[in-house]
Amino acid sequence: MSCGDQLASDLRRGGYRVTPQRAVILETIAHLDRHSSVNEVFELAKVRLPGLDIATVYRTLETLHKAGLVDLLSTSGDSMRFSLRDRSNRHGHMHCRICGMEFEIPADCFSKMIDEIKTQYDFMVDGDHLTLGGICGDCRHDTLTRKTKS
Amino acid sequence: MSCGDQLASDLRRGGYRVTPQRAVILETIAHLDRHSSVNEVFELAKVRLPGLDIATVYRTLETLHKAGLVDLLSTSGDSMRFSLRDRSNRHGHMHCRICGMEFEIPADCFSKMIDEIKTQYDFMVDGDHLTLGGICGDCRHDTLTRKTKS
DNA sequence: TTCAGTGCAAAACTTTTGCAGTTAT
DNA sequence: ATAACTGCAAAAGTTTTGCACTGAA
Repeated sequence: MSCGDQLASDLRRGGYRVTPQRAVILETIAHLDRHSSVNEVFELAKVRLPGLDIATVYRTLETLHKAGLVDLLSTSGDSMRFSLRDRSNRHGHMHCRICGMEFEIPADCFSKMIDEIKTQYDFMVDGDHLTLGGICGDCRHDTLTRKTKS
Repeated sequence: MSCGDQLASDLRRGGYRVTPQRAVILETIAHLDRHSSVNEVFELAKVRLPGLDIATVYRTLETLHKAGLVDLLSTSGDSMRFSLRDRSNRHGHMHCRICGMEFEIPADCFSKMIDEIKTQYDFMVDGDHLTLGGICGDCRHDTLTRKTKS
């Protein structure tokens, strides 16, 4: 099944229509291989679709998210970030609330938890890009002596 | 140790000053026993501190967060939400990306994961209000037939 | 003292909405 | 055909910033 077929079937399954805007926006997200902002996607997609409006990007992102094609990543205060859902590369991100540092951890750190929540609560956690906040080792060790700024 | 002492010591430990604004804002968050928005806190704190400006609330929240007194809760697109850090009531929230439904799960669902990440990566996940996104049972079962709106 | 913190005002930025025209189904 | 989707334009809402003044240490 090609990329486009995947898009079409996932959208139709949810009762959504397949439009050029949705296809281009999805491809744009796919080619930005990291977590994108609305504006990044908008600027790039506009090159291929000159009349594109940012309101359409917002509406499309909501649709693609509900259709399960993109992940809306949790943020803490920033603006929306999202990425293509990619089940072949499940992983998590740790984000330090002091210095802003971010690093990846493998999916098996949390896959057991996800399975348990599924079983116990019938809730399927989005585990392709799980993001967890906290405090990194460096900042924790520094806390007593200095005040770091992101 | 009283509430105020806790504030003072946590702030000073990070090199921050103790001001009336910070005290009032922290107490306001403590009395709002659920996840607050910046505006809710601002309106309530302003009653006790009439000249208070919303810019101060934003700056104070950043400070209290870095000092470890409040949790900045992960959101997906919405505006900032946060709450008092309360180690006596650790729990998680599940948030459905389709219908917006939210429910709590007990901390022991994820405490093992947090311990492992601490051990393996020297990263301390904020586990007092862990929020996980995903899709709830109802919405997953409905996906094939109808399109729900939050 | 002195430098971090505050209020004020303005600006920047992000997201949403109504509506008329267009298009996928 | 018809309901969903889009572009446009405007508005609403959120967050940040510079600066002069104040106050905690």
